Amino acid sequence: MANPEKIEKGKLTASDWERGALELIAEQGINAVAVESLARRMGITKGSFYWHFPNRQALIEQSLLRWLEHDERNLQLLMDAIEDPRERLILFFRRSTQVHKLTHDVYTALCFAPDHPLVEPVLAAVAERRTTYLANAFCELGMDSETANFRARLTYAAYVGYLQLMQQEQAPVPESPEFEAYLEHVIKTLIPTV
Amino acid sequence: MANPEKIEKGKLTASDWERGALELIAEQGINAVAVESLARRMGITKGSFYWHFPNRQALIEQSLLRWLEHDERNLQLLMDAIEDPRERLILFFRRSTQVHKLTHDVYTALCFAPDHPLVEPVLAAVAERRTTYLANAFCELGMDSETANFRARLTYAAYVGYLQLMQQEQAPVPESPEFEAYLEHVIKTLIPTV
DNA sequence: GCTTGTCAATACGCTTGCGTATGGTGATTT
DNA sequence: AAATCACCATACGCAAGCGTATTGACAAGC
Repeated sequence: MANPEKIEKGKLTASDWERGALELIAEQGINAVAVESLARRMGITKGSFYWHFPNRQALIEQSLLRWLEHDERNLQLLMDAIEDPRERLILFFRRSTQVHKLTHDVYTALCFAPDHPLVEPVLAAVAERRTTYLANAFCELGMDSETANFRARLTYAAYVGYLQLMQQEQAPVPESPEFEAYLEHVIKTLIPTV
Repeated sequence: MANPEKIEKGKLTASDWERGALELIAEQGINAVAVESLARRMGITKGSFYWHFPNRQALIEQSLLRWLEHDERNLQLLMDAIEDPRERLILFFRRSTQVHKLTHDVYTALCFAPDHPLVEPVLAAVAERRTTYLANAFCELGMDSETANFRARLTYAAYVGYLQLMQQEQAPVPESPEFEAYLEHVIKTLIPTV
C-alpha cells in the first residue's frame, strides 16, 4: 500500500509516534519534527496525533525520555560485559556501530542542537553519564581521580568532535581502514598502557 | 531612540545587514536568521532588505563568506606572530578569547548546524584550514606526516567537542582556574615535549 | 525646479506549521 | 440492538515567515 509505516491494521499507539519521532530526529534533526509532516510520513493525519499527545512538545519530551532509557541500557550492557577497563575504553569509540543504529544516530542529531531547550537537559545527562563512565575506566587504569576526570572530559570531547567531522564527511567512517588507523592513534595517545 | 542599531542617520548598506546577520547567528544560531525579525532588530522594515539582497539565502551566503575571510585573517595573524610551534598549539586552545569575540561565537554557532546546506561547505573549509595548521605545527615538533595528521584531527575534534560541552555548561569557561587546570592536562596529553 | 536614483514603508499573497473542534467509523461492551 | 470507546479525518483559525508590488521620502545632478 501507500502507507509506509502504518502496518495494515491501523491503530497507532503513542509508542509508535515516539518511535517515528526518533527516526525523524535521527535522519533530519530535532527541528524536522513537525506533527503534520510526521503524520504524513506515518501515513496518517494529525487527527490521530492530538489524540495521543497534548502537543508537539509532549511528543518530543516523551521521545527523548524514551531514548534516554535506551541509551542508558546500552551503556550498562557495555559496562557489565567487559571487565578489562582498557577494552572498555576502546569499545567506547567503536560503539558507534556496535549499538543500535537508531539510538546512536539520534545521539548525533541531538549533539547538534545543544541549545534546544528540550535537548539541553538530555544532553547534559548523557554527557555526565559517559564522562563518569570514562573517568571510572581511567581510574581503574591507575590514574588519580583528578587526572582521570580531565582525561575523561578530553576523551568525550574528542569523541563528540569526531562525530561532527564525520557528519561533514571530513573524517573516515568506522569499518574503513583509515578509521582503524586513526583509532589506533587515538588509543595510543589517550589510553595509557597498563 | 527606539532604534537599537540604526545609527540615527539611516541608510543601511549591504554590509550592515551582513554584520547584523552574523551577530544574530552568534547569539541564536543560523536558524534564527529571518529577514523580518532581523529587520525589526535593526530598527527597520524588510522593504530595505530586499533592495540590498535578492533573498534570504543570498544574505546568509554573503555573511558566511565575509566571516570566512575574517576567520582566515585571524588564523594567519596567529601563524605569523608566533614561531615556536608548541606555543602556537597552546594558543590554538586559548584562541577562544583571544580573537574577536563575534567571530568566535559565529564559529561555535556554525558548529552546531553542520548539516545546513549553506553552512556545510564553510565548516568544511574551516576544518580543513585548521587541521592543516595543526598538522604543520605537529610536524615541526618532530612527528612524521601521518602521525601529525592524526594528532591534528584528534586535537581539532577535542577542541570542537569542548565547545559543545561549554555550550551545555558542562565544562569550565576560559579564564577560570578549572579551565587552566584542564588545559594543562590537554597540553600534556596532546602536545609532545620538544 | 525637475528628474533620477537610492533607500525605506506598507500592503498583499502564499506556504508551513500549531492547535482546536467536530464529525465519522469500526470494534467492544452492555 | 444500542451505546460507548478508541482512533482517525476534515475543516478551521491563527501566527510566522518568504518574496513581490507599489508607493513614498529624500538627496544629488541636470
